Amino acid sequence: MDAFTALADPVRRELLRQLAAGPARVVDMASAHPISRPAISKHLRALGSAGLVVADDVGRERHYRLDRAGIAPVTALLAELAPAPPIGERALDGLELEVRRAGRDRQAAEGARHTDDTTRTTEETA
Amino acid sequence: MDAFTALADPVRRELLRQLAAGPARVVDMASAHPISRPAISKHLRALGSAGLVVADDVGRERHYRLDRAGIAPVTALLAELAPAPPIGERALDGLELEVRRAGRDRQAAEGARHTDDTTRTTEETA
DNA sequence: ACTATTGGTAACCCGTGGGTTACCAATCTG
DNA sequence: CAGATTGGTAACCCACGGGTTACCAATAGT
Repeated sequence: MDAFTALADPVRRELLRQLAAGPARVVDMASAHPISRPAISKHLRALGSAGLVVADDVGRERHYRLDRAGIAPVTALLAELAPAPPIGERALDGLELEVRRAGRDRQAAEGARHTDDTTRTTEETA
Repeated sequence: MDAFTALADPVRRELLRQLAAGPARVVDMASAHPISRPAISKHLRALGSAGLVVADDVGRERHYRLDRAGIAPVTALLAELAPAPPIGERALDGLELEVRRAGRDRQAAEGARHTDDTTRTTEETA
């Protein structure tokens, strides 16, 4: 499971917040939530497969702790979405759209898996 | 829909990346993905309800653009999970672990809702 | 006025994910 | 050893989300 899917569940987010305060056992986390322990166990497995938590087996107990490396994909996406362009982004909004409009057919021809462009060629070109 | 659920879908993440490069129309986004246009439309509605995108109606076209304010809950969660000390975070990575290690039992005693610490006291200390 | 383009909605299918109960293995404790 | 605690797994149920096709409204072009 990827980190984004893992973070989509409010219970899992709460578990992560709980683990951010320090390692915890399954029963501890289960007692802090209204759902059953198997449900918690499943959530922890999901978080583990997403690389967000790791578990240390200590006797019969299992100590889960946060693995902060797992959030890397999220920070990466945020970085993609919040780019800091040297020039004012707002000033280019209209211009960008103009560029798209001008090169529309070219982009479609090379990038997309459009079925046919015959319908499109009739549209602009002028 | 909350931002986390919105970000859980790879198609929606791709749409956001696309919009990060500038506003786009629905047909443009649909042509860039292998799924149908109604599916794209649904995704955009989801992104809108999550506050991640906004739409400007221009004639018969609808120009979607990124709304960066919508990612606030995500950055907030990341902040919760990765407590950011005012000093360089990177420089403290190892130190943090040391601090955690040193104060582990204290944190567990005050922070967690452990039922009884008798079992725990036997475990470590050594 | 006619036609094409854009895009939203409705109805529907189906896979998946989150929840439950029941059960079992393994480890501490008395 | 007997019993209790911890925690994972299995089987199952059901709601929801993402996909499709079909249809419709509205605007732009000719």
